Amino acid sequence: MIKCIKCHQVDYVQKAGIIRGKQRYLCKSCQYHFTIPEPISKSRNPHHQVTIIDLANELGISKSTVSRALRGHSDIHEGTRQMVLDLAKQLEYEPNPLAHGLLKNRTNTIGIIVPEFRHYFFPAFIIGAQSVLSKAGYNVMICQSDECYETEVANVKALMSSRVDGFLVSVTSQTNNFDHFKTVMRKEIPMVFFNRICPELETPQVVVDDYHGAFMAVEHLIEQGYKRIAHLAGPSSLQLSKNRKQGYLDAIQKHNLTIDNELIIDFDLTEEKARIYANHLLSLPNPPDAIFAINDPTAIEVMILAKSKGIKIPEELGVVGFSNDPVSTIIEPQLTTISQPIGEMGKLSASILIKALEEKIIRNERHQLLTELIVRGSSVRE
Amino acid sequence: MIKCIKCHQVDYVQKAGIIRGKQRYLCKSCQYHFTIPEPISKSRNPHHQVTIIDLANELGISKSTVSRALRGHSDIHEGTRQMVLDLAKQLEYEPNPLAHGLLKNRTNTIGIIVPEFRHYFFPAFIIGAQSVLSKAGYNVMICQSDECYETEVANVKALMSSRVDGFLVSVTSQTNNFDHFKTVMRKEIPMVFFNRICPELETPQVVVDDYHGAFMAVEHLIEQGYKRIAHLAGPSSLQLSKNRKQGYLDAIQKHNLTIDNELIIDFDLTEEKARIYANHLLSLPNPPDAIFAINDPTAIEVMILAKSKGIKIPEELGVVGFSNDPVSTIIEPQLTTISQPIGEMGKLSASILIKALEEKIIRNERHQLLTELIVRGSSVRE
DNA sequence: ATCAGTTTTGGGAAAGTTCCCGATAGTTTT
DNA sequence: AAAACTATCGGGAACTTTCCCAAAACTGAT
Repeated sequence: MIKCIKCHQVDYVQKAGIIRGKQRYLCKSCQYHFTIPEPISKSRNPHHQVTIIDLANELGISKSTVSRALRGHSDIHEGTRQMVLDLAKQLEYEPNPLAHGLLKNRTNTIGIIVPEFRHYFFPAFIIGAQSVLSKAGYNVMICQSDECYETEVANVKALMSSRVDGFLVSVTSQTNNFDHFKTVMRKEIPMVFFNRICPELETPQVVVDDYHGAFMAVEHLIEQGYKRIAHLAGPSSLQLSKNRKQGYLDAIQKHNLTIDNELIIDFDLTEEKARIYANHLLSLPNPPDAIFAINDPTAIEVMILAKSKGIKIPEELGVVGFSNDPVSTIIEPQLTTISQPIGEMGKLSASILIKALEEKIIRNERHQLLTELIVRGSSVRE
Repeated sequence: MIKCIKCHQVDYVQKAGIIRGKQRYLCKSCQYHFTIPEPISKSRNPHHQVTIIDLANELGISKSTVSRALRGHSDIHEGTRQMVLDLAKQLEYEPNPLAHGLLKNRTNTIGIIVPEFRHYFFPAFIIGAQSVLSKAGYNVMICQSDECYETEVANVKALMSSRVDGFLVSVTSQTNNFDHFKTVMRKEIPMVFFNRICPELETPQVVVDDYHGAFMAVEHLIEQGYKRIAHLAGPSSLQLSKNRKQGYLDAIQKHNLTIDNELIIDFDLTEEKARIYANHLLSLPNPPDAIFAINDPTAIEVMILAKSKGIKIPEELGVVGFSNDPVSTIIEPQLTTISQPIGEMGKLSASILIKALEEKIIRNERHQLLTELIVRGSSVRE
């Protein structure tokens, strides 16, 4: 007596042809087609992952049918589909992404290249991007360039040889040559630049309104009565440095203060250089009474140094940063800063990339998100 | 007249047989074998990556020979090897990792699962691990479980279906059931647990001496004259919580102070709960005069709260954290903490995993690195 | 039962690589 | 010159999946 493997009833099962040398049955009660499964896991090699061929052999059907059943293809008998799906579940079948990728020439993996992820910005960005990407079935590979051009080139090469389907990139402060990205573009692999973009490359870009953020920051300082405002700026290779500096300059000019080039220092965004130049500024014969720093880590360095020198913040020195890093609320006084929607940037960048990947059309749009001034203790004097 | 494609001389080139229908030449000057390469990139599809078959056709040899030449296999003519290597370079051949992986059943990818990476610890660990892994030719896929058990299970599933070769895992504070990891072990995929380990699983573990670190921290507070020392502890599901708490208890007992269970609070390591319980402790009728927090973010929350209540640190409240997060030097007063060699943990975990992967023997050793007490302002009263 | 028409299935090639085994060519020995 | 040997190379299977095309099975209608 044959028992239906689905409803477990015995009385309704009848033979329904022979398939691949195996007797096939149909349960008239639940309308379920099946063959008697082989006793499974007969000393199975644990390293052998179940394949569609295993499923096919087990069920006495062809691998094409199994493939179609799993893929939900249309012209497949409903009973067969169920049979395959059930066995797949039972044997914990997982499709082999390698075989699929080899055939489709895709890896479903996105490469992300960032200068670092010790501070708040890039991890927060990655979290945002990853949430969108993994929902769309993409995996993520993260590389740090360590603010080093050569490492960035190596990262691109490594991710290319891993055959990632697309890139999310924020360049190093050293990157002046973009040949490594041009290689990527030649192979028509979609790339989205964010935060630190690449102006000469025709790719989608996701940035914030750096100019306006910087302008707000400096105007705020001026309104608080600061007159000699310095700017610790990023390297001119980065578009965002240029934009923030322009915002700084325009705010100063708008309010008829004088621009003193001695108070504007470009540096490479490392913490030690931040410390050195902050020290330089505060030791000037005619030191600034406020500093607008290109980012929060730099502003924090300024504050720590000023406090160690006994300079009172905000009375003797106003400080404003950029990006609203959580440490800005831990330092005392709390740091006034420009907040940017980092998580949103990540999500937006990811969805632009996905669209480029799936619709094969890349619109080289520049997306600019809004910044906001957050006033805290480091810049407010009564 | 044929020109040698290597030394570019004309006079020394002679015919050297016909291979695959193509004339082959030998330059008597530089001893270089070659065929005249086809004119390359005749309207090549940019999506078509160069394969060994392309190289073989171009050179008029078989793909087996190309494969062996590239792999540095022994029984291959030196001239042929050079020829293949040169063309591969010229055409920017990159081996297809998908095809290789499909054949070898390996992806050369390691999955890392961490509860979060907003704070310092996990990014720093990942940086250390990645440096070793990428040097050994492995890629890395990072997943955040967000301190959520279900997400952790989903992460394991996702990484398994991506066919990662190995795992580096630090579990969530909720993880009490380890079935998802047992699935991994059943398939004999190597796993190394770090920091937040899994005591009931037979895998290599990399931890620090949590007990001794906590003991040092609390003994230091006692030596500074604090008498009513509270402990904001982690959930008892985590081994490290238990170890640190035991260190706390033993230090108190050693110095003949009384243990007050009112002063010991387990929580889930979220920041909001940290704030709530810190507030609870500081509002007790008989409040503690010091708090040893399970980690630095918690200690920071304590300090911020205490400062907002006007409680003087370290005079009225001593605070010690654990892990030497960089913020601990930014807050004022600076936070006394226990430092652990995070980068080393990452490197060690990675190299244990690589060894397991390459030597196929997994030694389930427990590696315990040393901690160090770093005394700063938050716990020192004159 | 036969036919056409539809539904469902199987066979086999393709993707890029590695590796075993057998086949050449070339060299040395008798 | 024949035999034995080595150095070098080619052929083809295997890994897993998808998809096209052809083949089989089924459905009704005659």
